[in-house]
Amino acid sequence: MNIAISNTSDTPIYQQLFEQISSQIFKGELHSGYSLPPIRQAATELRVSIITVKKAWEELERLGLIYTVTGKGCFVAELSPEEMLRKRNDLLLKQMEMDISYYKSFGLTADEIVELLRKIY
Amino acid sequence: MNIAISNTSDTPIYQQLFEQISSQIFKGELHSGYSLPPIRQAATELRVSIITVKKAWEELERLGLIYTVTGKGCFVAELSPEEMLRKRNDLLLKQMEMDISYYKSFGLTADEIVELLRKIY
Amino acid sequence: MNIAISNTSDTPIYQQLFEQISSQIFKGELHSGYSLPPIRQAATELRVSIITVKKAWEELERLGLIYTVTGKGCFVAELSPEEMLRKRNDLLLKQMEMDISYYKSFGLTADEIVELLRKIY
Amino acid sequence: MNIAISNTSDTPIYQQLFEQISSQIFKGELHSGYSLPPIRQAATELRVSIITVKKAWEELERLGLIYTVTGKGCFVAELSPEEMLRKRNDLLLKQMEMDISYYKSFGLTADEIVELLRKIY
DNA sequence: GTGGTCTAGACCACT
DNA sequence: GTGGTCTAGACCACA
Repeated sequence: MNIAISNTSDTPIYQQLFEQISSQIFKGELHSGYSLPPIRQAATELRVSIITVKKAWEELERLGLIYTVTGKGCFVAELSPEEMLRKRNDLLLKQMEMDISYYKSFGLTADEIVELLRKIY
Repeated sequence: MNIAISNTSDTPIYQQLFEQISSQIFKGELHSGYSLPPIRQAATELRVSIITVKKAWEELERLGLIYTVTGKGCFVAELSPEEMLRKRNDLLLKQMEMDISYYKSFGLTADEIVELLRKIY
Repeated sequence: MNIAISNTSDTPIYQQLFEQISSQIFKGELHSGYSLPPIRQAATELRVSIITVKKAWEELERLGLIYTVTGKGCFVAELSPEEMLRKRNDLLLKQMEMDISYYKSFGLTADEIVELLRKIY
Repeated sequence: MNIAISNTSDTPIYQQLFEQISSQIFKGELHSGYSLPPIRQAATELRVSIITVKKAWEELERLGLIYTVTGKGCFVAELSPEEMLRKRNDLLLKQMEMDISYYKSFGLTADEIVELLRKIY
């Protein structure tokens, strides 16, 4: 597992953890059944609080991306490619809706947003 | 002036104020020299604290969209359309960078983001 | 009399009035016995409040630069060149002391302040 | 950290805080990474409101002199000596411009200002 | 325990 | 009456 945490970012750390791990699951970098490192170990390695790691793991579990076996650890859920894609798209759609409403509030049309996007990407 | 505040949103109230007013200035709905309502009156009408309004106004002033005359009130700044557009794009670019980095972290290409955008918009 | 008021400046208007008139007296542009315009007229011409003009006039009187003859108006005081210079220097010294303490608090030496000053002046 | 607040000064308290802390950062008395006291503790010790401290801290962050990590605290930013010097000079230049315009309004030349300065410093 | 936000109410300077 | 500053105390998110 390869995680990079930024303390100065204004995205909460647990959110950063969630995004990076979920992204790796979606990309297949973390395959089904993969055993996530124990919370305490992850916390130590990433130099963050156990509570923070726990919160990220909980978010992942709530989304059904991982599952916990008490006493054994946390594992990447076994999902069909279709389920995987659906969950990913749910996340992205939710985010995109929020983003669009922001740009819309400034009077931008879809074309203007796309133009802006291509300029930066 | 037409403002809608949501207390349940996770966007801070002062931020909501800032976005809505700046948006109205950019759209020309609030023209140069327009006198904003006194902060106390605005606070009463919007049912928020004076300080919350003040914080939004300060942010607007910092961006150069309004200016304050002590004892007189706050007024929409007199900006050329070019300056207006530049300030607006500064804001939007900053937002867009953050948004894109989110989608990128999920492995989306520019085309995929555009596709998603058009589907929802 | 030639006064320019800026509403956007963060120097209070009465202060701007005070500075410009005292400066003109010191420079001899307003000579001894010169009759200042009536407060109401000045307020109208400068588009500021009567109270604001009054406050500036009071400051000038407090410093002994003008004197009021009830029912007749305000006049530039009759001062010897030495008195004039002394009053001007009092003002400047007071200001300079405050300015220097600011620069000193950032660890600047006299030479560094001078260097900075010459670069800008 | 060594701060002295004057309640009688006409400089706002938050401004005093900002000047003293920024000055200490510029002088290197507060080194990179230094953890500023929690705003609540600072407020108690300095006998001012939390909000007043917060306002000063915000100003420091806006200038890039410190950064905030929610839940952890505020820290002195890690800047190269060059960046440090540039930020300091930005502040001083802004102040100097205002000061000079004051002296100019009294008809002083650069040499006269320097003379005055050396007499007092 | 840390900072982020919000409230209600106060006093002052400027107009 | 306007904004500028300050206070004391509260609740929430994050670590």
